[in-house]
Amino acid sequence: MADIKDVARQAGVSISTVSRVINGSKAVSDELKMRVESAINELGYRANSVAQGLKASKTNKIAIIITSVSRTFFTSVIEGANEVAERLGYSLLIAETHDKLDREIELIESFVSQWVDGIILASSAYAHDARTLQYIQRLESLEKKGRRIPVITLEYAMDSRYIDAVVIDYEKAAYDATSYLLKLGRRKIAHISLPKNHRIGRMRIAGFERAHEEFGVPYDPSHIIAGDYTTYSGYQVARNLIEEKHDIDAIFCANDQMAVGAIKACEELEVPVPEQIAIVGNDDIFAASIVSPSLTSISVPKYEMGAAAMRRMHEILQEDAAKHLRQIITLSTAFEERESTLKTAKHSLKYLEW
Amino acid sequence: MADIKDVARQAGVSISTVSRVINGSKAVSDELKMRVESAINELGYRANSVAQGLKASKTNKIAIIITSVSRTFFTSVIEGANEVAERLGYSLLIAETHDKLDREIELIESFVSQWVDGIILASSAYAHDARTLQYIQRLESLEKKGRRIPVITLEYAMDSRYIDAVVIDYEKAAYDATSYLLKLGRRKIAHISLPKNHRIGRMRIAGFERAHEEFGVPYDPSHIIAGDYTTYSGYQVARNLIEEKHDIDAIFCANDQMAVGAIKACEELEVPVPEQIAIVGNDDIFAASIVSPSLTSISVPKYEMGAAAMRRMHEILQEDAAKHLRQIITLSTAFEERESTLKTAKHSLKYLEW
DNA sequence: TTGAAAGCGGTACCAG
DNA sequence: CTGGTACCGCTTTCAA
Repeated sequence: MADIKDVARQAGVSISTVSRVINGSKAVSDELKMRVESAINELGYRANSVAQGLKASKTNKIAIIITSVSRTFFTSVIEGANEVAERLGYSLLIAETHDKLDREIELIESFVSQWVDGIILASSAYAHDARTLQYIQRLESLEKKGRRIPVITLEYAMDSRYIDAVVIDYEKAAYDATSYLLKLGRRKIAHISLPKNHRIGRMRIAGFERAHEEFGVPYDPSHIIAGDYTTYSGYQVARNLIEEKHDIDAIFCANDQMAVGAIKACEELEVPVPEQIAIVGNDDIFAASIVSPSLTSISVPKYEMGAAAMRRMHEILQEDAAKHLRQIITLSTAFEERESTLKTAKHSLKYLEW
Repeated sequence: MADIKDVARQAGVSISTVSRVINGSKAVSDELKMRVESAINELGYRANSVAQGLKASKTNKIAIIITSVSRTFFTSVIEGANEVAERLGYSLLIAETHDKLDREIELIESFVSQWVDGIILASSAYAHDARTLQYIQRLESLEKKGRRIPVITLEYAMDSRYIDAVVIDYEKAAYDATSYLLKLGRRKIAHISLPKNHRIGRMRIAGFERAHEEFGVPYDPSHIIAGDYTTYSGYQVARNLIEEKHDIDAIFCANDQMAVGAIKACEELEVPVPEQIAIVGNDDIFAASIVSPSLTSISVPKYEMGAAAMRRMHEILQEDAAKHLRQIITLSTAFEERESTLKTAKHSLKYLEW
């Protein structure tokens, strides 16, 4: 590839002049400008962004760290982030933690040494132990050349005064879903939750409880059972609930994967959905509209989550680092009613992309 | 962040010495080595890979260009590529074309100027026009500092003597699927194909035809109908076939999305699957095991496709560029028999990840 | 308006 | 075994 030297030689001008033309500085005579431009075209020159990066300490690369690209939830998040990134001129570096904190920490350090401009992070650091606290402190102090490398977390906000986040009002979403079931007349609602002590899981449980309280309906705490995200765990938990003859008429699941598992369990045990047991999922990933019966779900704006994170990242990168004010962007959810709670619900395949 | 100068100062040695210690050159006294190492630890120094990249003309970044991350097919491909990339020390840059050739071309140029070490490309350049030929020539000649930037295409091989590829034996896969249906006794098989003139689509049609010939079963060419990848198109085509009372007893679809659409059409029109119409998909994305009836599908090794591309990329980057020999890696498919062709087929949710 | 030169953070060569 | 120095490609300051 031609470099700026070649262009300068070809045009018979100095490197500085070429640089001026490229960066649109006014102070170049039309004569030279023309010569430089045609040299650029002839040689197909394009500035090397590695060198630019080194010079400017700015790479125009944003890293996005998620647990796994095959979690379709993140797929939409990435899509949103990428869309905005492209428009703003950033490239996206992607990496997966597979829910391993060690890996996550190593990735962070690697991206710092790559001088990414910012990091969008779906963290696996849920605990409250010393290691996690130390890690968060580290995240707060990432920098290149004295300038902070901003981190924006997805899904939940860290205990930090610096780290921005794009989150969902989980409590309200769970409240809405539960209220909906109660309004349908369901009185014995089970909840397949996230693993114990998961922050987001706890918020969902809080919403679940609040709805019951407000409706004056008691619930059985033993019907809040932890799953592990997977379809199979939803299947197992639902199957146990039914086989052990627990008296339930609805299941609210903390994600769609587990809800699909629950539907499969009902299908196998010939429990009619929604007649005997209504099922509500969470996230509204595309699979929700594909299963039979189609799955009623809390619709999380996944695409928007990625897009918002990237927009915010750009904002932060523009602003004066010294006066950074942490911002937590809370997105709200919608509710998609489908056949798993309402036999006659209709939905369209028309705009389904996957 | 500390740079190598800081480390040198802190350790009281020259920059060269620090560099030697880092890169494990033997010629350093234990004394100095120790001092440098503790300086590195104290300062938390890690080499800036932008500077390294500039110096070495090697960024350890591989770009992967796909149509869209939300196509779950690519999701698995990325996962495979990323897994291998991490092990080999590369970072993955990701970009989407949304099937626009203009965008694809621009992305290529952008990545060249970013000095990526290689590009893995799921191209949208299917046509045979002058523009495409010119584009392929450009792909063959990407370089940084005189060294070629290798391109490896996914899914199909370009008309090129240089560009490696990881592909599937589409003809055989379609042949297998069709033979399977014929063996089941189906005699009136429809095929919902990819858009007209799509190379891969044509190979599938060839396999479909060969199976019929070998079995001595005639087929109705009007039952090969192009879809457009989407669930909705599969739904529409299947619905038309049934409503217009075409006499068919099986549908082989060029992807799973369209197959799911076909299943939905049958469901709506109360045509029993597989009793009256058997349905076979293609790709075996996870949705195939979620729909009801679950979908029999040609299982494409998506993960392996990404992994193989990345391994090959690494090979090429190691070898002497002058003696590069183009290699086309053909992966073979498996066949997943499920309920859409065999009522009693069983499958497990246990290892399903999405 | 133009060119020369310094410097971004490393690596590697050469001299001592 | 160690340090000085040139250079990777670009931007920017300074001097002319």
